[in-house]
Amino acid sequence: MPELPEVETMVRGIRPFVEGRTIAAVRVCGCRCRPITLFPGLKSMARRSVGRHVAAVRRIAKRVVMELDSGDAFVIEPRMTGLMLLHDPPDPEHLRIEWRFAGRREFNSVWFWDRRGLGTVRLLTAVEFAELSGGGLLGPDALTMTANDLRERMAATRRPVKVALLDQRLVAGIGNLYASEILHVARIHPAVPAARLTAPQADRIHAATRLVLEDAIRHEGSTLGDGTYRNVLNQNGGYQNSHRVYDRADEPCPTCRRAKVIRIVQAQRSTFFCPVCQRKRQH
DNA sequence: CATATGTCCTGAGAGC
DNA sequence: TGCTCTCAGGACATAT
Repeated sequence: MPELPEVETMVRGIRPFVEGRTIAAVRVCGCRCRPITLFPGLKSMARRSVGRHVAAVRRIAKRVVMELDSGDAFVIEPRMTGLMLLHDPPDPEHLRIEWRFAGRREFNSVWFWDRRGLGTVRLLTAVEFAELSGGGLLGPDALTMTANDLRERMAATRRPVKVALLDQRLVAGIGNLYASEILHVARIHPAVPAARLTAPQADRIHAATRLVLEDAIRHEGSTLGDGTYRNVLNQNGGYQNSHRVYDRADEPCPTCRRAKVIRIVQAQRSTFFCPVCQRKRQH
């Protein structure tokens, strides 16, 4: 499930082969699948982008953005199972969109591949794009937010801190996997109401967020048991081997080695934590 | 307004 | 063996 580290890995992976290139074609590919959500339709997408240069490739929260010299921007949301690929898809039938570039280099296309098809590809105008990135729909980026950002955001909701960390309007980029990892490093119980966090506790979450996300980026993200996430060369990420608690119910806590990691459900999502290291009341 | 739940989708695994 | 059922969760829509 692509969260900030996986999407950052996609961006860094395609950037050297996409930035500065001229778009020669955009087409729908794959076969038996229901078409994924495209906005606007493929025709106007192609009309507005073919012949344009890709001015920049960057990440906004959990989205990949390819900005064109016209000011329009492709915004790709991988959601659960989407990937950006330079070649060699996990399977050919779930390829969804291909961007082909003019000229001949090592890679001349980039693909969006998506097994479940929940992802979206949109071509936004400069105005629409500005609304997305600065319209209050997304909180500060989890990788660059300040400690004060996080304290203020957490103070604004009574929801459990784990659930609050998943709200992209509060903090952008954290998903279900990294929320558990971050809270374990920060030694915070996931059910604590966010507004009840003390300032030092919120600061621990801030520091843990940076630590965990940067480490996960270094390892090129997490490839879970279902093998869905792959980097742009269709290789596994490596951070799953460093997971402390996620999907490790009944295994010993890597910190205290005494308690077993337990799994609870919050807002219909799995949360993993150590009941000893992440006690609600600390002494 | 804040919070909670339902929906989309496919493949893996369980159970009979 | 082969069927049906449940589960996984990011973001958005709808309900309370």
